[in-house]
Amino acid sequence: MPPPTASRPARDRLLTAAGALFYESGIAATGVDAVLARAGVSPATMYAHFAGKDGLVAAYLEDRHTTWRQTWDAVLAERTDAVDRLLSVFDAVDRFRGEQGNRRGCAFLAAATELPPGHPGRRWLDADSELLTARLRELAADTGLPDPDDAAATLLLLYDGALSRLARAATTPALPGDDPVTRARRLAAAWVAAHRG
Amino acid sequence: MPPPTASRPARDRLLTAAGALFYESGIAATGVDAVLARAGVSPATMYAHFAGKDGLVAAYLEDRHTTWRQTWDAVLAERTDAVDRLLSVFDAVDRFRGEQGNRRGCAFLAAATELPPGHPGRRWLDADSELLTARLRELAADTGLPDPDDAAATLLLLYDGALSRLARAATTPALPGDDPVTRARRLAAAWVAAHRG
DNA sequence: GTTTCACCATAACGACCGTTACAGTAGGCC
DNA sequence: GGCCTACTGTAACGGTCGTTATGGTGAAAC
Repeated sequence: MPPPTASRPARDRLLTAAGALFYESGIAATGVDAVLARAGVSPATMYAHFAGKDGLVAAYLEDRHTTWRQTWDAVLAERTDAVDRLLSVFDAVDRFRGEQGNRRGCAFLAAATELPPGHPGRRWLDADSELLTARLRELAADTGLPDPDDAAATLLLLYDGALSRLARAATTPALPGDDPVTRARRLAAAWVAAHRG
Repeated sequence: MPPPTASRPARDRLLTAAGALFYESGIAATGVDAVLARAGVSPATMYAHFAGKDGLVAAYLEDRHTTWRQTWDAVLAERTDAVDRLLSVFDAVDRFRGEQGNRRGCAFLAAATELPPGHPGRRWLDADSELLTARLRELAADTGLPDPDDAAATLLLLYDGALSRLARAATTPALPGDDPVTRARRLAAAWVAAHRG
């Protein structure tokens, strides 16, 4: 939680601008000047709020992670059936990309290839992976699937495939097939139906 | 095709060094100096062979694309059964990553997020996508699958999922499940078996 | 033996980028 | 009023990176 009387406007504007630019143009490709110009913030103010560009990147990823988790929580709260709860990842992706303008796929997937090994933002990439695996394994166990680890691995494969395909569709137009997320959900549903005891 | 009496050593050394460094550390993260030092080549020689760093990147991607296509061709030549031929993508990935030291997933997937829209290397990313979709659609039609486009889209989803998962495993250790490629192949085989007329 | 060609080593330039410093301003609080 | 806080605007520094220029080496060609 930020300090109680922290100035909201500048920090929020920076985070919003960084979120849009980092996601759309890539983290390494967008300079600090572009973020400052879009946010209407002076350099000194930014360096008073964040620990350099790396700190801003980490805050951007933390924000994405929190928003994504909340979106998934909201979807999960609406589902009661065990299978629906297991497949809610794909519904959450759909809702998440509807709320935000997500036409470049998973921000964490792109960040994973851009950030160097010691970067502070990598913490949130790991947090994202851990959240996904832990929840999917737990939800798979609730479904009564015989091997929750195996189910989680399969779901993760389809999940990453959908997001990766989404990223490719952003630059290479006219790819065959319908929406990758709905296709992944359909495949996951069939797999669950075939493996339920 | 290069000029007939082109000097092999320097150009090849550059391409080898660039291939290792670009793949391992990322394209944007590795400077020209690192490639020159690894190849033992002076700057002037490099700029005589390639059109700047962008040209070197494009040549690197072209080399990867050619090698990948040849690897797939070799695997395909050994298969006679239609289903085996359709699933040969995953075997080719296995062989490709055995020949090269591929522990960071698909080079094209990483390049797709790094290269800016107008980069000359994007041509080979598109060529890679086109090769995959065209071949999978054709092989799916040979298998007798009712909807080759649908089959190609499913196979592509699993293919991208496996490579994307491979990329994540490079930085985030201890992910659940066995090898993503063999898992993707297993899922693809089950899907084909279920949808064959 | 001289020409030629591919190549090496070093240095320098110019641009960009992340970062910091400095001076100045609007608004809330006592 | 005076003070403090959060902020703006501009400018500059230091480093990195891609690129180019210059001079020189070795070996093959004729």
